[in-house]
Amino acid sequence: MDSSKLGSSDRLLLAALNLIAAKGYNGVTTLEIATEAGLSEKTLFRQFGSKQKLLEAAFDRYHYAEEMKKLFSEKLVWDLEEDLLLVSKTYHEIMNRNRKLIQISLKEEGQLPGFRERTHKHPLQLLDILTNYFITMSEKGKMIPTNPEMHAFSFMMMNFGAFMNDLDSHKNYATISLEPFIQESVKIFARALQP
Amino acid sequence: MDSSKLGSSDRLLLAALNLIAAKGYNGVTTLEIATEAGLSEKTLFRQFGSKQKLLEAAFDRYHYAEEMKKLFSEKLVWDLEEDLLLVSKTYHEIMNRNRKLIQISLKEEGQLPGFRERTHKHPLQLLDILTNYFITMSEKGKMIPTNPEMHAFSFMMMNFGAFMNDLDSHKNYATISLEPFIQESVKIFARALQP
DNA sequence: TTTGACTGTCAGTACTGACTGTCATTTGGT
DNA sequence: ACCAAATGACAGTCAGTACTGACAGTCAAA
Repeated sequence: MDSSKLGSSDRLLLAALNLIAAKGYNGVTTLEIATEAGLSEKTLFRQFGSKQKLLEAAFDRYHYAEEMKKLFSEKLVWDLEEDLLLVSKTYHEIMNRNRKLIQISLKEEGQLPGFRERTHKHPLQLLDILTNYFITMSEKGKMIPTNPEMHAFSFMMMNFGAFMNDLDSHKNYATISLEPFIQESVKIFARALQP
Repeated sequence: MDSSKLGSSDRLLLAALNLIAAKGYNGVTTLEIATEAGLSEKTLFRQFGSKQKLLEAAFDRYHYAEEMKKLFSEKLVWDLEEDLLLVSKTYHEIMNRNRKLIQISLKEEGQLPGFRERTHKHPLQLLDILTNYFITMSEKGKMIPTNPEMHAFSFMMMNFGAFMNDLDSHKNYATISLEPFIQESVKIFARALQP
């Protein structure tokens, strides 16, 4: 979290992201944000005009948005366990990259409309990819053919749940860490879905 | 949400719960809450003294807290699929009953400490029960014996994810509803964990 | 040296929101 | 009808907070 050698506006954006994720939009003052960034409140307003625009700028700047469809069509090897592992890891990578943004969009949904959509666009895309993957796999006879959408949904929900549970720094179920969970949970689905 | 024939304090508690769940503690004014309850702001303060105490009272009043260990020891029939179905349904029942409370504890964690713990106490208890159930089941030879904790955790995370996804009124993945998900997801685990 | 971009300080404005006090009014029980 | 408790209407206090304006300092480029 050291932003000592960043430009002023980046320091402000980062400070805003961290503080708003922790205490909510209404729970943080512009003075607090500026102080955290090591700058004066005045500078904040000079750069961004308003508190709202500051948050929006932070979202725009730090929202990780990347197409991944092509990536997947190349990486999939049509082995159920291996591919599920790839999907799971990719999912957690995306979610972790956008961790703060997701925290904010959870707390502030209803007040800052549109934020939730943006943080969930890519996971949604992954669900789509996975469903189609399941359909193709069952056509190849490498998987049971029933309910591919629901199987994909269940898999994604499991990973979503694990991520959410982890969001506030591992408070609940502290004994279990992410890596072994990914490994084992993938095995469960690979075993259940094999023909 | 019609609270027309309730007492004043109950109307206030319900209004507070609904509004705070929707807009966050700092996003709602005492005037708003009182108006929503059809009462004057003055009455709110006469009854509860402060905004904080109002929220705490709402938590105490509406937090569904019930022991369930005995319940389970009676209801389990030692058939994997049937019992997983019971656990899953119980989980969603508890979570839905406390839906608003959970929404609040998510948004306000970090500001209102202790709330999160209370909403997660019972789900945590369920994880414990399920782990022990898996251990016993594998001793009976009705289940694969590896990693019972992780299997239980994966199952709970899947349900937690589905619930979280549903929290803001079915916005994402709108085509999928809860009941079929429960049925199918239970089948997945039953299939994966059978010996 | 001069200029311009950037930042800080400080005082101040406009508004919001939690909370109080006072007094009139309503309501429910006897 | 009468009383007491609950409620409302209204004005007001006080602290906080987003945001502005005026002015001054720093520093690098021209």
